[in-house]
Amino acid sequence: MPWEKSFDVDVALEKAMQVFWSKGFDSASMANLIEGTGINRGSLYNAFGGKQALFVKALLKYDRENRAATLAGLEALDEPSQAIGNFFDNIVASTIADTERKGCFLFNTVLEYGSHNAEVNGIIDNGLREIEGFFRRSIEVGQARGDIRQDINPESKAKTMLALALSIRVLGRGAYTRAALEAIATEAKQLIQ
Amino acid sequence: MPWEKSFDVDVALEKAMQVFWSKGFDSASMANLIEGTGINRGSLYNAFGGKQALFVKALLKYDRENRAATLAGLEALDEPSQAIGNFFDNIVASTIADTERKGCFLFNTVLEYGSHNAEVNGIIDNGLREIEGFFRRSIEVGQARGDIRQDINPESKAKTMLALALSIRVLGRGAYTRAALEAIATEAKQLIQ
DNA sequence: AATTGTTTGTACCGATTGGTTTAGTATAAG
DNA sequence: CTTATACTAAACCAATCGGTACAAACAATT
Repeated sequence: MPWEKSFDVDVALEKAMQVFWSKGFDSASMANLIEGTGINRGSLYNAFGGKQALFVKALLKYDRENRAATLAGLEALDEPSQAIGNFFDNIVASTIADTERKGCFLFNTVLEYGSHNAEVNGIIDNGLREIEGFFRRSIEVGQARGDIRQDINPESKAKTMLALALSIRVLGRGAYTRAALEAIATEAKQLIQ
Repeated sequence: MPWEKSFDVDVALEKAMQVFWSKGFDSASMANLIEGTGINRGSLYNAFGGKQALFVKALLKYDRENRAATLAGLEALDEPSQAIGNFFDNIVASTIADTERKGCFLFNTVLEYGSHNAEVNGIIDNGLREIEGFFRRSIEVGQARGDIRQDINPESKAKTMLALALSIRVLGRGAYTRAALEAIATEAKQLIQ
């Protein structure tokens, strides 16, 4: 009978994700993806299908391993307002550490919202909803404990926090300095004060 | 002697701007630009140079006629806090009215910050600085008049407002509903309360 | 009518795009 | 050894990319 697959599909997907992440869907060519993954052209098509299918798999992987994992870690914290504070500390730290200026794969893809298929839009919708939900739940729990003022609207505050998170990562790709990003993060944290 | 130019260069540039605006630099092909402007291939190269040069001229035109003109109108208002309020009312209204979901040409280009030349980056830097300056000056004037609280930091508040404006236009390209955008705009206005 | 320079349409350039196919090779199980 | 499978390398496909070249049509001045 045949042999087992000789290259690690998940490792290849990880590398493909990095290519899409740093270049975006359109600018990433199959040649880039072949070079980035290190596997053969035919093998890549055989294992993942075409460019679009590979992009979906890469975005799903990012959503699962970065977005979802990060939120799960933060939501496990006892203190809701600290979870929110950590979120913004993390996002600024990630942006500063991101010397390649790739930004956030999910947020980058929001900008391409119109140019993708329904499946990609669904991943984006779900990801944004989850981030917003994290903020909203954190605020609600904080309010229930009396740590956060009752007169703030969890829904709109959560949307505003998501908006600021998005901008931090977008502006952090070159337009804004570290100090400016930190100023925005500080303002974001003060939204629940 | 020869004749005068038979097509209006500025009209053609306006149309080219629309193409770049709705598709972005990479996705806009020369074929799109030729079709969009309605002028001949050779004439386009003769009048504007290559694709990159045309993009710079289009972005400059947008920055002058949209970004700068809008800010000048708002800054002429007597009431600073109303100017800020109008800014966010306008940006939400523009986003809702934008059925093609083109977003803001300037903000869209921020996302491509790394992939352009220094001239484009300069236009972006200047545009963002001007928007931020509008917010900062409005806050400072309001504070001088006693209409806005003294304990808020004009610098960081202005950066936060720019961040929210950017997100409204980005999320307005499909990911967020009108109600969500209005919620963010409301929160933005409340930053100076 | 001759001249001058702009327009247009089209052909063309080399390079690259996403994607397919083919030939050959390596590795396993029977 | 045969057979079945998965790999690699490369050729190959039609289409498109940004950009150039060129001849013909055109309009205004002399």
